[in-house]
Amino acid sequence: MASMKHKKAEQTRARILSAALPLMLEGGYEKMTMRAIAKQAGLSPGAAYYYFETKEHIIHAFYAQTHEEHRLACREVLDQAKTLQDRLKGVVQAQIRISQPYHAVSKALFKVAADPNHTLSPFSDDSRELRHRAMALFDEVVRGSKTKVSAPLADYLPGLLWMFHMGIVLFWVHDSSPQQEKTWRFIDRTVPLLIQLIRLSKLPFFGSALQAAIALLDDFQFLRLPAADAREPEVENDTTAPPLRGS
Amino acid sequence: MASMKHKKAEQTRARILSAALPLMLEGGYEKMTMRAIAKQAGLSPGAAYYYFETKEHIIHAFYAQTHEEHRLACREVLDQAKTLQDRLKGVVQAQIRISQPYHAVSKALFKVAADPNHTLSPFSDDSRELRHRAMALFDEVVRGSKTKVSAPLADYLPGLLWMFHMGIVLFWVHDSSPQQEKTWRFIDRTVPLLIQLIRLSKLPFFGSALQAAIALLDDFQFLRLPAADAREPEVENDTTAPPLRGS
DNA sequence: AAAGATTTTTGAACATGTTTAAAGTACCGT
DNA sequence: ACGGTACTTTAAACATGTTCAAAAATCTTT
Repeated sequence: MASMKHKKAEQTRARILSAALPLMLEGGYEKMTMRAIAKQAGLSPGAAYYYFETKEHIIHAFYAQTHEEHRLACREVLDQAKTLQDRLKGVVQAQIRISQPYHAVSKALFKVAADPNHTLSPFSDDSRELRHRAMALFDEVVRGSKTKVSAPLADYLPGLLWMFHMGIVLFWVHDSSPQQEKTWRFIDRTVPLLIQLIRLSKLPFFGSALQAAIALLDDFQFLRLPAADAREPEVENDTTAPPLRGS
Repeated sequence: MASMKHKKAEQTRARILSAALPLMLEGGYEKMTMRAIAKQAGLSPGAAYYYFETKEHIIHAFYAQTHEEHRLACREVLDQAKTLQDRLKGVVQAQIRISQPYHAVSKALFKVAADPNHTLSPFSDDSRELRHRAMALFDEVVRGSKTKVSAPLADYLPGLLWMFHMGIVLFWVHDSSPQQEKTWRFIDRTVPLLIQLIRLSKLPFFGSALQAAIALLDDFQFLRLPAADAREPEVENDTTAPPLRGS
């Protein structure tokens, strides 16, 4: 097990990732074989498995990396934009901008993500930490804006916005228009719609329907953002995987 | 290539499927190895590949089979129920009822389905026929009801209902509550909500928002149901795969 | 029924993800 | 420096999805 007491371990881990990414970019998921990665990193295949439980865990590490990039890019947005609409749009656009270089490859990423079965799905328990970190971003989107949200919705709004965000990414993955321009237009169109919906939800008019809709969400526990003090502490540039097998 | 000029071919195909399903039910997707299937069917592994391009194509055949079952079960519903709500709920419930025996296994099914990359995803070109057949069902749901739907929405409603239906299935796949009771409750709650939303959409109040929302859907071409006369003719109990490799 | 063409089956081979026992290396306390 | 402990690496092996050239079976034509 890679306990990293000896710091060389972390380097090796990073080396494997650095070896894997170009292979992925060149030949896609299939061509990125464990043997090729190992050779490129100057290791035997078995060693790679010492650091990554599975080939797909390498993908997951990429996922975590771009998530960090995204968080960084969001700081800027969240410091500037004041309205809920601008903040939301900014955060979502940042994600797409960050991911652009990897578009050709992201289908493989999403393949892992979309599989409900899989430990590495964003909805799974194993991805909880990453998910919560992403949801915290949307919590900040809401809190930092002047828009007030009524209590029952407020609890779920970060989770809902995260889901919206996942929807955008899903769209983007499928989007084969040049430069993924359709995705940008899609964002421009859906964000205002969503904001409007949130506004409308305040009208007493919607009371009963909203109530019903929110009651539904109780069946989606993973959408709940735990209280800030109960969350895992933020780690500096943590692209580290969970403990490896056997530990 | 399996041209099926000799009718024995179809039998063999069926035999492979019959051999595969129990293996799937017992040990899940992983344990259902091609070698095991072949042995069970009394063939060599290579022969199995003569009939199914890929292991996942076998899964797709299951998918097509339950779809046929579903269509059958829907006839009953669609002959009886008159209101839009009852018809929609009936069709969705039928799907869940049909799929119940396969719940343990459906994650593997959905794994294939959810992968955007994959030829066999319900959103892909290769699945168009199956998808259109499913959407036609929802077209019938709407047409057979007394509810009138305004023109711009009407074009997309079957596709939207199909997506709703896919959402329910997604929920069901994840639902590990006993007997999947959460799914049934989920249906009971979401269907009325959806119906209400359709009703509301008629209010002039919603004009602009609806217009914007519908404009969005132009980017989802796969949601469009082609005109009835342009559709592939219905085939009796067709669980057949598309032409095999090389042809 | 024989020859020819087409469809089906085989069995071995290949590439890849993954496991594992054993060997190698670094660190730590004495 | 030594010995022990924990960490890292290796090479070979395994199971599985898949391919393929050749053989066998079946059908068609003469």
